Amino acid sequence: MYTIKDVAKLAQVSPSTVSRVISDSKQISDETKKRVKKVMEEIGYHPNMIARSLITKSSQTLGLVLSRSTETAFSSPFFSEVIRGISKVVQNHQYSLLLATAENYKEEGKQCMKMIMEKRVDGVILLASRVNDDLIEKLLLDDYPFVVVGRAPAGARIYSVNNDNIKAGYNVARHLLNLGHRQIAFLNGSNEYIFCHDRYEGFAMAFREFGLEIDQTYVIETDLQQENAYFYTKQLLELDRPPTAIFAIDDMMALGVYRAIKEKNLEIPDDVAVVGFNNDHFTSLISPPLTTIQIPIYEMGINAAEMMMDLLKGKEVIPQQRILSSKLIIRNSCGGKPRKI
Amino acid sequence: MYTIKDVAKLAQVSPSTVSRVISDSKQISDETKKRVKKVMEEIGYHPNMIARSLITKSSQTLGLVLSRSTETAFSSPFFSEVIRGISKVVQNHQYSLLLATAENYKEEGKQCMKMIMEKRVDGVILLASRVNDDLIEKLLLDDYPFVVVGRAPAGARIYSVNNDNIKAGYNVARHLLNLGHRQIAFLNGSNEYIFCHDRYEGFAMAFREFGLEIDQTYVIETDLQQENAYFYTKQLLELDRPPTAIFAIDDMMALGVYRAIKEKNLEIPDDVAVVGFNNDHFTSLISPPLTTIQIPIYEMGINAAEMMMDLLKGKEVIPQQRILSSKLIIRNSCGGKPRKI
DNA sequence: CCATGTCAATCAAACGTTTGCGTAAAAATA
DNA sequence: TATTTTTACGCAAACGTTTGATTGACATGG
Repeated sequence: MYTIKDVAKLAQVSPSTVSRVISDSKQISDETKKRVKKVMEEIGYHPNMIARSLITKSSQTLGLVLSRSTETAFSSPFFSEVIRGISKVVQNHQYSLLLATAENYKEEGKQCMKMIMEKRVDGVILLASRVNDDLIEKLLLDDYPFVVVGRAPAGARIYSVNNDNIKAGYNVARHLLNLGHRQIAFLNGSNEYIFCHDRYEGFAMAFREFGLEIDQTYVIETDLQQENAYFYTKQLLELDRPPTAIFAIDDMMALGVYRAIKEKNLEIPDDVAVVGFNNDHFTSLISPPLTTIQIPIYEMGINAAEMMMDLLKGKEVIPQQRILSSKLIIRNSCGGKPRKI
Repeated sequence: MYTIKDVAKLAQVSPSTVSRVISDSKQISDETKKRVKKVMEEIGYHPNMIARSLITKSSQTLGLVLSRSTETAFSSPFFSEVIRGISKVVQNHQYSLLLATAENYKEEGKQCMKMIMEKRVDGVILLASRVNDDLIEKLLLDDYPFVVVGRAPAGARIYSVNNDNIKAGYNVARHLLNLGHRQIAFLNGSNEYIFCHDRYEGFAMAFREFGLEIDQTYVIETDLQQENAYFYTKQLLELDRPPTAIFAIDDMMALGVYRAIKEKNLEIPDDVAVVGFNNDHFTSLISPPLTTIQIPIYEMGINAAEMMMDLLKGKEVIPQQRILSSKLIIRNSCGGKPRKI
């Protein structure tokens, strides 16, 4: 493989000159530039990024940390979408994307720190969702550039982009309450994840606004597995006063809910209304089409990556915490008309 | 940030000794090792991978090239799953994963070559699906280690892992033919992708076996967009002799097919049978549950990554071309009993 | 003619590792 | 004790770049 020295020799200049041609320095004459570039072209020279990184102390690479296990992470379209957004920006800036993957949360934190300590990346984007993410604290301690996708503790050097989970939870609850529902189940995810908290908080807000109490027998906390949604929905439907509506923390869970309801030969929305979250691609295609929340995942990725790039370029990043709005997509899983109470 | 020299100074040894401690060389006494390690621990030293790469000429990183545009790539669960498998192995080998992303195919090839020429990666895994992938030829020319996920041209230095698309296509067709269907539509993807070819080939094989001709009015080639599936299904159903069964090239397409059928107030499977491909998570949850093909995507990722690692380690890789078997998952979208002809 | 300035290119050090070779001291052997 | 072998470590070069300092050529102005 050719090095800068080979180019130099062939073009009859010094390596430094070649380097300056690459960086398009203006202290090189156009004539020389042309000659050097021609040589590079001819032999197919590409600068060795490793060597360059060593001296510039920049790897031109961003780390991407999925702080859920890879397994569950990728099963959700969320991650795909957000990666897509991030890729787009990263690519525009001629950066690369390094994935930190691991089996579990602890391991992932380690991988992330390793990437950083080993100087493989210039900054990291955290797809964080945990309540007490000690990774964030470590990064702060090291004064290392990072931005988190998801809700992060507010703080001076914390940059984050998130969707309005509280508002969204509120909107869902209000929608159902307006339709006359009072026995509304909330099929929550694990309380390890902030977004679950937030959606519940919004949910509760709406109840307060309506002057109503939440019946805790309808609030179920489980993990984000379809199977669990199925299982608990069946349980809910066995109650003496079964819920008339079920809010699932995400669309996958809603699928489980659908299955349980249909298995009981009940009708959606007539017997039970269902709302999901995420507007996954399949939601419009199941029957009945699912009422759900659409969040701008791709845009969140874009924003996160752009914040990161600005940070690295030393630009001022404003605002530090960005919240993108979601949208309630009303389909047929809740019925059209308000039911009477 | 600490360097090997700092450690050396603190441990009162030379940098070379520290380096040898890191690589656990046996020419260093246990006593010295202990002392040096203690120092590293204390100051939180991590070797700079960039510097190491420069001299060892190995970046301990694998490149991952999605040779579809990032956009469509990530919208399919296929990529998520295969990445999951790859990650798993890569992680076990203490390697990292670098993503090559781009807006389009051309750009992606460039990105890939760039990764390589710039020495960022030791090898690449190609999520290739194109018919004439010139990227493969370039890689061969450079004698660069790569393995492709998907069908690759057979060749001496070509390593690949794929699922048995031909067999799977055959199985689907046979299933439908056995059920008595004769007007079977094939909703194919773009002919740029090999897997589309292969599935069709298997499909055709079954027809030949049954001594039947394929009616080409039922064979439609489009791209892998749900919307197109919807559109063309509607067209198919308008025909004088509409198909009694539709084989969609993947599950997403099948969703579009479902929508079109339902919109026409036809029943699945009574009026039209449907088969998908991939066994996406939602297929068991739509109504009726979709008959589809399950492919071992995760395992394909595992295999691809393991082949790559073996290649890099100089191990013999056998077999060079691996084909993992798929499975026909029979649900309710084709009806139970053979229909009379 | 000398001093000064500009331009275009080179020199050489540096980045943080690894590793072949050299060498004292210790251990083994004669 | 003298010689050889082994052990444990250090020296210095190398990897392929970047970049501040330097140089030499040439032009400009006084």
